Amino acid sequence: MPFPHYGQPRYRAVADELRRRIETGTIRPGTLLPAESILTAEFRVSRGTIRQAIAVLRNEHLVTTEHGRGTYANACRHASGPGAELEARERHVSADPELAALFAVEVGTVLLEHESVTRTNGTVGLVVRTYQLLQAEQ
Amino acid sequence: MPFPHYGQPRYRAVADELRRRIETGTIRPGTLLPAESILTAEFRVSRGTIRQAIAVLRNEHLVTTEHGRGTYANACRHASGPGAELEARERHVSADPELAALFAVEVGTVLLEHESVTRTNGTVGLVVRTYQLLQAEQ
DNA sequence: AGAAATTTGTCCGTATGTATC
DNA sequence: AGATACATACGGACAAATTTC
Repeated sequence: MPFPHYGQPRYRAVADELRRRIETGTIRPGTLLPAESILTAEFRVSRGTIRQAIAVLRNEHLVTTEHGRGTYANACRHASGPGAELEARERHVSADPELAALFAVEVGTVLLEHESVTRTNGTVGLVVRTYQLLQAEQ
Repeated sequence: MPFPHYGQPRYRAVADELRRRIETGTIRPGTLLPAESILTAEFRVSRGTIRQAIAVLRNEHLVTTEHGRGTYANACRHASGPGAELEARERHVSADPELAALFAVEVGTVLLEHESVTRTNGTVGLVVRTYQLLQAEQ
């Protein structure tokens, strides 16, 4: 079984298969993934390889791991259908006094605002807004 | 001699120390970090632990690794020179209607705001504000 | 309440493949 | 080609958090 890996690493192949199961609903959102020991037996790879594969999915925010509990499948957010919402947008806003002072411009000067929303399990966890001058020299 | 100090993983302690060296200029931007073998000898930990620590910094975009060559320190984005002011701060703010809708709370609910200012050549180039609920579960 | 089992987290040592100089 | 260094993979060990009995 320990084949040399030409081209694709094994942990990536495992990650691809697990991702497929989550996105197709074979592993449903909110449910636990099989334990590392189970996955080790199924894929015939070492525990480290399984953990590496899960780390890939965690980095993609597709799963969440809890110490002593297990790894949960999150709601996948890559639906490209009609219900897909925009998580980021840009718009022009007027500088409030604080922003005006920071940028050394007059209050009301138009700034470019970029807003991005990150959700965890469907609920908003963090909102990030960036502001910059329109004619950015950098 | 590998004494176990629990509470903080070793790879994290190594990452903290390396991050400190980069941010204080002990390791200058653009230069190569010491090789794994060197770090292994210095910190008295295994290669895997060193690699895990470097992965942390890579995830923070503090370093860049090139296959077969080494790991470079990137330019850190807050200068610590004598004229350096506080570029970041946290405070409590009341949710405006838009934020309230995003977080699904009532208008006026207290949120945690983190503001960070980046300057280029002394002038403000970008202001970043993040908002989150006070009881962060993450 | 407590002990045991389960599960993830960390760490070690080793081996081999692969890319760069 | 040789040296060096990163990437991948394995197996084992113990700790820590959680669940179950």
